[in-house]
Amino acid sequence: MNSPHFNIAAVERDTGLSKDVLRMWERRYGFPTPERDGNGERSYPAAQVERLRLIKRLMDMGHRPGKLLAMPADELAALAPRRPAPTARPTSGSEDPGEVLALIKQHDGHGYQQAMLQRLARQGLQSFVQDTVAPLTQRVGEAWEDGSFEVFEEHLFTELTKRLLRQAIAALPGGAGGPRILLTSVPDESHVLGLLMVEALFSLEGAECIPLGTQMPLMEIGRAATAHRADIVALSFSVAFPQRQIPGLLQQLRLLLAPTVELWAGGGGVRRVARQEGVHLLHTLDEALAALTDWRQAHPTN
Amino acid sequence: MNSPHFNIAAVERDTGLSKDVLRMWERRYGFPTPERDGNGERSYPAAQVERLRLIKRLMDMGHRPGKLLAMPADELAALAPRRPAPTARPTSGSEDPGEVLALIKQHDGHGYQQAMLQRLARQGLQSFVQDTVAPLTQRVGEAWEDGSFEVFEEHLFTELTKRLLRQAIAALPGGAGGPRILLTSVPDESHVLGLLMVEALFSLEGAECIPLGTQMPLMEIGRAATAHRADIVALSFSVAFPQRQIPGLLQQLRLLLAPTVELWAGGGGVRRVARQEGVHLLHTLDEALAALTDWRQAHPTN
DNA sequence: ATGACGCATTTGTCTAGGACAAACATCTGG
DNA sequence: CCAGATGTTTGTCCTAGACAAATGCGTCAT
Repeated sequence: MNSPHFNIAAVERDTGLSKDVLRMWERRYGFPTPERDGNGERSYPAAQVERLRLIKRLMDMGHRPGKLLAMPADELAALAPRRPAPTARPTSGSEDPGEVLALIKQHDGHGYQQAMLQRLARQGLQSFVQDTVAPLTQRVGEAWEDGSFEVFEEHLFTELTKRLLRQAIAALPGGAGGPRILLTSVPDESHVLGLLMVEALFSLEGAECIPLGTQMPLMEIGRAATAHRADIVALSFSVAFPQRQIPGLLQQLRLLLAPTVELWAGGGGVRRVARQEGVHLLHTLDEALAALTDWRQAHPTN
Repeated sequence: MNSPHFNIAAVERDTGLSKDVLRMWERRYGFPTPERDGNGERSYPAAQVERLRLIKRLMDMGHRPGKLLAMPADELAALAPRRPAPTARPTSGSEDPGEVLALIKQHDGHGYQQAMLQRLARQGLQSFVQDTVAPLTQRVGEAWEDGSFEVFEEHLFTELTKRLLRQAIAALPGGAGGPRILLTSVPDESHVLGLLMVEALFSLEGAECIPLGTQMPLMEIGRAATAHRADIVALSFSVAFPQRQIPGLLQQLRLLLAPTVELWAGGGGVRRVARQEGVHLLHTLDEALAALTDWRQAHPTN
C-alpha cells in the first residue's frame, strides 16, 4: 500500500526540474505538496512525481507553467494528447516512417535493426540519413511530446539508431581530403543523433571528422581544436536545449578558438537563435553540406 | 587584459561542483573568492575556475577537500602527480595497452581504430573485451586522474572505443537463446563503456540483450522491464558515481521490479557497496559471466 | 602488531524566504 | 498590420542556518 516516496534530489533527477524550481512552485503555486520525513525534508509521493513529469512534458510543448500548475488533474490529463488518431498514413511513397516506428512500439529491437539496414542498403547512406533517419528522429520527438512514446522506447530508438549510423560511418574510408571537422556538443547537451547524422554526411563527402562525443567543457573544446589542428568546430544543439543559453555559449567559445577556426552550430536548438559574428548557424542538413562546399571553395587545396 | 569571467552556473558546468558546494566552500574555507557583478552575483575569474578543476581532480583521487582548500597554490600544483613513473608494466602477456594509448595521445584516431581492429581480429571478441578494452579503460581512468590525459583525449578514446564495441556487437547473431537482459544505467551515470563490454560478452554467450543507453529514470527502467519481458535488469556504475547513493537507488529499483526479475549491478562503482537483498553485485566481468551461467542453470529451458 | 569499536570532525545537502532580471504577453500608437 | 512600451510570469541567484552521513583518529583488546 505504501507506494514509494522520493527525496528532492531524486525528483530532480527523474523530472529534470531543478530543486530551486520545485521549491519555488510549492511556495508560489501550491504544487507539488510533498510530505516531510523525519528530518523535515521533502518526500514526494510517486503520484506527484508522475504529475510533475507530465507538466514538464507539456511545458516542453510550449505550455506555460502557471496555467498547468493551477489546473486540476483531470483537465491536465485531457490536455495531454494521447495518440492523435494513428494518422493512418497512406504508406504513400517509398519511405514511411510509421512502419519502422511501429517496430519500436512493439519493442522489437531486432526487427527494427533489420528493417533499417534494408533501407540503408536500398537508399545509400546519404538518402538514408536525410530521408529516413532525420524524419524518423523528428517523428520520435513528436511522439515523445504527445506522450505516445515512453521514455524507454525513445531510448531504445536512440540507442539502436546510433549503432546503425556508427556502423555505416565506420564502413566509410577514413576521409583525408577535406577539412578537419571537430564534432561535439556542450555540457548539458547529450543528444548525439544530430552529430552522427552530420558526421555521416561529412564523412561521405570525404571530410575528416573527429568525433568527441557529447558534453565537452568549453575550455576543452578549445584545447581539442588546437591539438587536432581542426579547421572547423561543429556543435549540435537539440530542440530540448535551453535556447537562451546558446548565444552566450557560442560567444564564449568563439573567444576560446583561434580566429582561423570556423565555428558551426546546428540542430533543432538553433532554429530561433539570432545570427552572430563569427558563428555559422546551420538550420538543416542541406545547409550543412552547403557550408562544407563553401569552405572548400574558400580554401582551395594547395 | 580582462580575462573571461564565469557565473556560478558556468562554473558548476565546467567543474562538476554544485552551486551549493561552491558557496559553502567560499563561506567555510575562504576559497574561491569570486568577484561580484553589477547584480551582486558571483563572477569567477578563469584562474580560480582552473584551480577548482585541479582541486576536483585531486578530490577524485581521494584527497580531502579541507586540506586542498587550505593549501597555497604552489603546494597544490606540487601535489598533482605529473605522470607518476609510467608504471613500466611488465608487459607480462601479449597485450600492452601503452602502445595503443600512445596513439590517442598523438590524436591519431584512425591509427587507434586500425590498431584496435587488428587486436580484435587477432584475439577474438571475448579476449578483446577482457584483455584489451577493460585494462585500457582502467589505464585511461588512471591517466585522467593523474592529469596525463586531457578531457578531450579521454572523450576521443571513449567515443572511438564505443564504436569498436558496437560494431563488434552488431556483427554477432541476434541472440535468441538465453535470458532477456535489459542493460542501462541510472540518471547521472553516463558512462557507457562498461555496459558495452558486458553486452559484448553476454551477446557472445547467446543472451538477448536490450540496450537502452544510459541515464534511465528508475520508473522507466521498471516500465521497460515489463514491456520487454526482461528476465534480468543489469545496471552499470562507474567509479566516478557517488557511491553513497547506490544502495538507495538499488533498493528503490528493486521495489519497482517484479520479484521474478533479477537485478544485477556491476562496474567499478559497486566495489565497496555492501551486498543487499535481491540484488546481485558483479565486481568483475568474469563474475558477470558466471552469473549468466548460474541463471541458466536455475532456469532450464522448458 | 593488528583489527574492531566509538568518538570527533569534516563535509555535502537540505531548508527558508527574499530579490531581481530576463522572457513573455498584452496593450497602445503609428 | 507592425513597432514599441508596459505589465506579468518565471527561473535563478542570494544569505545563513541546521543536520546527518562519511571520514579520520584514538583506544582498547587480542
